[in-house]
Amino acid sequence: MFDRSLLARPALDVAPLLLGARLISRGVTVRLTEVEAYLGADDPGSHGHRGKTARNAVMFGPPGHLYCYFTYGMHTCSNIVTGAEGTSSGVLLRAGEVIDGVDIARARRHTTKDDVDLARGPARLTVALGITLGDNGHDLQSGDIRLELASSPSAYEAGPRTGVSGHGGSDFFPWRFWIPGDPTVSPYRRSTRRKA
DNA sequence: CGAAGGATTTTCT
DNA sequence: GAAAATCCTTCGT
Repeated sequence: MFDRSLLARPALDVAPLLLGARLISRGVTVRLTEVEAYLGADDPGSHGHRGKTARNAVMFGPPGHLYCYFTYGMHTCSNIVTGAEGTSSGVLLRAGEVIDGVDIARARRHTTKDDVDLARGPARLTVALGITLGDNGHDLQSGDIRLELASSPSAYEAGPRTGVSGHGGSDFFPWRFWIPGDPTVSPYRRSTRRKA
C-alpha cells in the first residue's frame, strides 16, 4: 500500500520516491534501481506530447496505475502513472533488482545467463514481473500487481535520458534517476548508446 | 569490454 | 509508410 497523493505530483518529483520502492507481481518482487520521468505535454519524447490517443489514455488518468505499451515489434515496457488526473506524466521503470521469486523470474526469461540481468532494462523488467499488455491500466493498490514505496528515501543520482530520439538536440534535461553503485545500473551508464 | 546491426508489430501521420 | 521510451547476438580490440 502507498499514499496515492504522493504520486499525484509531477513526474520529476515522484521519480526519486520510486527508487528503492518494491513492485510485487505474481510471485516476483523487484526493487527499483533506475527510473525515468516523462512529463507529457512539455516533453517531446513523451507519448503524451501529441495529445491523448487510444494507446496513452491511461497516462491521462489517475496516478498509481500501470501504463503498459508495446514497442519495437517485440517488447513491452511498463510505467507508473503520476501527476494529477488529466495530465499525461508518468515514470518509466528502467531497471530493478529481483529480490524475491528469482526462480520464477529466471523461468520467464530463460535467455538470461546472469541474475543481475533479470530486470535490467524496461522490457526485461516487464517480462520478469510477468506483466503483459493486458495489465494496462491496472491499479497498483489492489489485485495481482502492487507497489510498495520505500520506508525511507533512497540516495540517488540524476542524468540525461537515453534511448529517446525525439529530443531535438538542444533541450536536454536530467530526467533519468538511479541508485548509485547498484550493479543493475552501472553497466547502463557506460555503454549507453544514444541515437545520433 | 565496447560497438554495431538485425529482429518484428503497433501506432500515428 | 515511417518511426518507435528495446534486446540479443556477433564481431572487433
